[in-house]
Amino acid sequence: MNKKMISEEEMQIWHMWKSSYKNIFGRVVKDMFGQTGLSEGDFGILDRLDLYGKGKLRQQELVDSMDWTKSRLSHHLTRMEKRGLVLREPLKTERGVQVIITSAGKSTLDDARPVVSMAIREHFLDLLTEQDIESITNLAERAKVKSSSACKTPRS
Amino acid sequence: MNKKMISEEEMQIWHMWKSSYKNIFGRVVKDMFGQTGLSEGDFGILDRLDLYGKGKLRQQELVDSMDWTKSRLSHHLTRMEKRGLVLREPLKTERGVQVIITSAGKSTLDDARPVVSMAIREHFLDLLTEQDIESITNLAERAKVKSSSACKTPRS
DNA sequence: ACCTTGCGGTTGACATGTCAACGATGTTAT
DNA sequence: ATAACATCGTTGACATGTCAACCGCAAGGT
Repeated sequence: MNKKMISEEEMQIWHMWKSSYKNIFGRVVKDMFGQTGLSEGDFGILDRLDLYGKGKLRQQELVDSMDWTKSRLSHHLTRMEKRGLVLREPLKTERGVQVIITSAGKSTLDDARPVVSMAIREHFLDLLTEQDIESITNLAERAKVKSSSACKTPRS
Repeated sequence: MNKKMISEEEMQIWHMWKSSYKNIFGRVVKDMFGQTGLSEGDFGILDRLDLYGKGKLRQQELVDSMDWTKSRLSHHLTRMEKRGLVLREPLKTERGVQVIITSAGKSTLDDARPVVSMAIREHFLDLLTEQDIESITNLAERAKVKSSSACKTPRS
């Protein structure tokens, strides 16, 4: 265990990393919202409905794939329903709720795809070297949720 | 101009990058909030008051250094004032407002520093290779706000 | 049958952020 | 002086997130 406070240089790495993310992510989101009116959450939901479910998914499936809480999703769907992007109907065969993309939602999504694509290329991919991509891939692996390690360790 | 949609692999890079950030950043914030009750914004404000201003700064200076809107800062300070972390008083010599850290705020900050330090080391720095640090540094440079380029380009 | 438990989803209260409008106070031009 | 404008900050309305409590319904155990 290293209990020393981190150095000024190490703190700088942290700040650089945070601000890179905020700058780049902010630009992508701004382009998307500005040109289509969709937030990142909106897009994520519509995208999954369209690709994984051919237009419809159970609410729980969305919760799992988005890694959101059910509460957050429920609130968000209520707002999206009000805007006419999706609708909800109870499942007949089992308990649960189907979320269905509306035609308005589908056409907004189709408009958004190229916008998102361009934004990610322009604000993110175009900035990356091969080495950066390697680093991103490796870090993502190391930063993954580690469900096992805590359990493997015997409770001392 | 590359107008092609981005590939599946490129989209994966984007998703990996986003989830790394969210995982790591979420862990750091959770540690800090759990052990000290401070949010990232709280810490940023108290840190600047303490380091840059020896306990006090003008609100506008905070706006500039945090890169927040004045509205966001105003709302946030109102909440922090209610919690007894800071207080505000109008400047006498010129217009504007002084934000002053309270003793409660200062001691909470002092408690938080080692917690933040440890969390950044454990959840972030310990995951990085030398190459990652290089990539982070380079990307941060490329992702910086580019105020000049738009002005240098003659309006077509 | 009855009770408990767990799952799927909703709700309300509250924290956090954004945006546009406002107000008060300085600066500048005429 | 006064009109126009910029600066500094507040406010209210609303979007987004989090948390804990709740409700309806299923599945099991007794």
